[in-house]
Amino acid sequence: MPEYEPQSIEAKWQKVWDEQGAFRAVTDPARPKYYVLEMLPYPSGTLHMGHMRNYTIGDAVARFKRMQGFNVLHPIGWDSFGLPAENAAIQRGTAPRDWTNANIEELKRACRRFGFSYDWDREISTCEPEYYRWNQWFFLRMFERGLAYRKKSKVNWCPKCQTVLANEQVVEGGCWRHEDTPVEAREIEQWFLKTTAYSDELLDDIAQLEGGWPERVLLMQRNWIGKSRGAKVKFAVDGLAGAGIEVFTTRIDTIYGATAVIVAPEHPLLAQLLAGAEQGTVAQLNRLRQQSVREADLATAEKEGVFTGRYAVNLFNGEKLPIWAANFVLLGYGTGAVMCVPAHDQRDFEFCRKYDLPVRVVVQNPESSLVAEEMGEAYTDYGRSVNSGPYSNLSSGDAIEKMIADAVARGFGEARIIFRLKDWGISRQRYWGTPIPFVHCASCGVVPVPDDQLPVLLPMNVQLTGMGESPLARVPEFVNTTCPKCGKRARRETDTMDTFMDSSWYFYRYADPRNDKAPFDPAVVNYWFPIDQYIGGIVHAILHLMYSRFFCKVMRDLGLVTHDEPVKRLFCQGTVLKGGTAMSKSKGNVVAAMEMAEKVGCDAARLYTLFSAPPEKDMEWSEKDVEGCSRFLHRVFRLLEKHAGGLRSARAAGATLDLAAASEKEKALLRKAHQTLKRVTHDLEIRWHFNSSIALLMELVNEIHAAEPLERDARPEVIKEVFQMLALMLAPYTPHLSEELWEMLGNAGGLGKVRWPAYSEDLAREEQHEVVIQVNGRVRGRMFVESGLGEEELVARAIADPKAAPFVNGKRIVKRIVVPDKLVNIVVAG
RNA sequence: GCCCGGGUGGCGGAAUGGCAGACGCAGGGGACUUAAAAUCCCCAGGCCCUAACGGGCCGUGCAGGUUCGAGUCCUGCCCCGGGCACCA
Repeated sequence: MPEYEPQSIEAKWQKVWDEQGAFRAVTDPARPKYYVLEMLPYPSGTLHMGHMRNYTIGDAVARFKRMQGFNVLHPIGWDSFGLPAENAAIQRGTAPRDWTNANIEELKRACRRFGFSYDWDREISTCEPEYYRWNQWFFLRMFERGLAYRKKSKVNWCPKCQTVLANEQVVEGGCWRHEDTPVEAREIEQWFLKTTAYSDELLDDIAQLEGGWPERVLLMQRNWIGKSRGAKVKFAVDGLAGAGIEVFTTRIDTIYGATAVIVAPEHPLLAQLLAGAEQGTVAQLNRLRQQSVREADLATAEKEGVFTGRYAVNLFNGEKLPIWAANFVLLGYGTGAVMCVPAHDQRDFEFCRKYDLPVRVVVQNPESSLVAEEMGEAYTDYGRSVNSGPYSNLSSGDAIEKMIADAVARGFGEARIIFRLKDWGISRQRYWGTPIPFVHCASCGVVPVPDDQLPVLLPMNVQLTGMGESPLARVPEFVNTTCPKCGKRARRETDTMDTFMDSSWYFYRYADPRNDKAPFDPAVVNYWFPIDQYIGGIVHAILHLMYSRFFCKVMRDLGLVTHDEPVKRLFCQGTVLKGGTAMSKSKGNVVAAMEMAEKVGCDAARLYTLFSAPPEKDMEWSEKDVEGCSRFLHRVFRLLEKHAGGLRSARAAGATLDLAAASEKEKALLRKAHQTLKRVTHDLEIRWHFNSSIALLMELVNEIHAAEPLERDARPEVIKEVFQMLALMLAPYTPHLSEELWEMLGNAGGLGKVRWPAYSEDLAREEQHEVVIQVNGRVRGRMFVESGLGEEELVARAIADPKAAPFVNGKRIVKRIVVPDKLVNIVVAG
């Protein structure tokens, strides 16, 4: 008897699929489309089961949707620019391009070995000029619309390497290559994309994603955009006529409690404020400016400030307040300055306690129990204004309204909405990325490269040392050029783009991947978009998805697409762990994908990946459990192999079955099969609980086993029907085995055109149900009753049940709860 | 620090507010075998009562609450994981 040999079966069917071009997507407006996409993978070189989970989920969905008759687009490509290639070059001297392409080959080999149903004709790689020229093209379009601009901003600077470091290259405040060198902050001129031009829309359109995206991702996006309503208020500067400091506050009602004004260490007014100040003050300020750029570091760093020696004037009451500069005030948020109200803001409270600034209560709690000297933390709730001049005794809400109105009338304030969202800093002082298509000309300034000169090619054979400014700056044949405007000698921009640029629009390119006239043909994109199902890690819940949404809106305003949002449904899968932590090369806990395929076959590896946990949860990889799944597939193969010979010539019962003439065993088999089909379909299509649907298939197989010998009381057409349903239900999970089983059962032509089986309510119907009898919510008995029995009858039988009766007899029945076919609960008193 | 998520047997997990632990792994017992592997069948949350059949009580991170009924809903807490704008 032939054995299940996954390796040969898998090779056999992959060859057939290749020859048939089985997964090639053809743009065809006459057919309903389904675009399913897994997030663009970074080809990192160590290919483990953590990566494969994402593709396995996507492939199950793609295959299921094809079986439902959809025209499925399921593409793949490579996020092939980025820091690791450059780090490898610095550390091992490999050329980024060679290193990257070798990794891509390996990843591609694994994807093919796993039989993922990608349309390989649409493969893209973002480091190829055919792709990144369109990054440049989009960048120029944004520049034309005022959405790309330059400004100074902070980077991590290693004074030893004389180079800019990524956050990842900063190890506990030091440089990754020599950790004893502290990293400094340095301000340089960089390119930004104006994501904030779409703040309101990015926030409002989240409503369109409701229901299709995980609620937690939408929440994170909302928080990230961080819309807050408040007021901008000007403080005069004592002794500097005409100068003013504008602060943003959501709690203008606490302004009488302000005991200082604090500006960011980089605040432009500081130059004026500190003119003639002591050297010590300037030195302290410079130290503050050196602090880390990272929000997490800022938030946990001890609050530090410097008194400027100057005073601001609160224009509500003329009070003079010291002006400080402090590390917890951010230049990029609001106006870069705050009023410091220690009694009612926790950060201000901590700052004032440290520097002995006064605390003054101006909002009382309902008990009126707040006393400044006794406070252990700020009181940040709303309450009743006190010590606030004419605004005393108002509720916080009323005070805010009245004070804004008065500030507007007196000309020193206004209502203001601000966002936490920042513009997207896109410059990288690195080699392995898309060159920014601009030229610096001594006479014309910053000049865009004309479209017909795109792409600006990234030069190859560049020596990477990890030292000095942007690597491209040391490639004369790249840097030296002529100004497109005046023709004089000019210098190319040597920064490259953030790789998030690549991944913000790549899914549009899949629709029309070989277009050399435009990023894509809008008509083709409008057929395939929006993406019906996007699948990826929760790690991308904010940045990648926010940038992609921004890009979509820019494209829409450029007239390239007609939709507002690129992704209709989003699914975030969990991480694959080994030994409690995410698989990674550096931790040495990877389970290599190719090894799994060789050991148990890709079908078993895929099945286990889906069976082990619901897809959104993290899963711990267990070698033993993989074997369990492999065992199940062997069991299924043996079961069908045993019967296939006798069934090959039979015709499956399908809709032609006469239920009245069916034997009890036939009915039982069909009932179980159709009950399974109903729940498997629901778990696969609606709930995305692949694990429980696989459990159901295991139950079905167990039940078929228990019904052996099958032939005794069941006709071949019924057995064949049930086996075919089993093969088809397995197909999204174990496509190779399903093809083989389908063929074993005597079907020619493969599964390519075969539809998902049709569910029959009649065949699935149970004749009897077990009903639980509860008394006061506790299980006291159970009974078998015919399906669909009425409530009265159910209650009557429950009360008469010998086990339940003693708990009811002699007591007053207060309430009866009946769940038909399931449960009766008798509530008794006393 | 801020934002988001998660805690159910020995383990992975199952359960539209309705029998907690389906299915699988590991474990125990049996069949087959000269033997082992493979395969097939059975048992299996904890504690207690019973010779046994059976039966009782407890149990979903902790403490409360809503409900006839809570793993599921609400409030507070504890622990663990992810993100925080130059890793992708």
